[in-house]
Amino acid sequence: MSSRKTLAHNLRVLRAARGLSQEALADAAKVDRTYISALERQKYSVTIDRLDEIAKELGVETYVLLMKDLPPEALSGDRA
Amino acid sequence: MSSRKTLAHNLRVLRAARGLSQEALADAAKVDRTYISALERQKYSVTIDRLDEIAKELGVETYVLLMKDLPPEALSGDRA
DNA sequence: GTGTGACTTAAAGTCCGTT
DNA sequence: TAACGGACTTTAAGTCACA
Repeated sequence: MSSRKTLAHNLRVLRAARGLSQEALADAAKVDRTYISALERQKYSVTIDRLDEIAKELGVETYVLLMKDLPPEALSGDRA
Repeated sequence: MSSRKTLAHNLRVLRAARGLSQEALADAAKVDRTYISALERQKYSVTIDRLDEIAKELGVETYVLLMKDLPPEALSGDRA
């Protein structure tokens, strides 16, 4: 399982869990709307600097975005 | 704490735990010898494709490289 | 609200060296 | 063995128009 694929999946799941559109997340993370779309389609290999920004907006630690099995507290949105 | 900094630290710790030089790890992960050095000095924002390759050679899951507190089994080299 | 192609420019990543 | 620089190539970053 590549990290591109894991990330794509987790972005979709976490975004849905928070009721955010690609556009809403993009705005919050200060990136283009089509960029989030590209990541969810595994278009390229994101850098950890971008991951940090996106993770922050989703309220999770950066490494969580690369976990195959998301911890329940990530889904619920708890930042503990 | 940025992921660059966390990664730099973890690379040094895991490399030492396995007795690998920067060059040996670079060769195994099929990246340039100067690149591992650069990552440990936080010069670049690594992409997740490279992280996957490096993690594989260190015997850990990719996300572990971005954890502030490495799990003990990562240090011991267990791939469980 | 999302997928996609075309495009430009910033940065990742390589390869040569020296200290 | 590792830090570091310079020149180079490849790819991510970022934006747009349109479906």
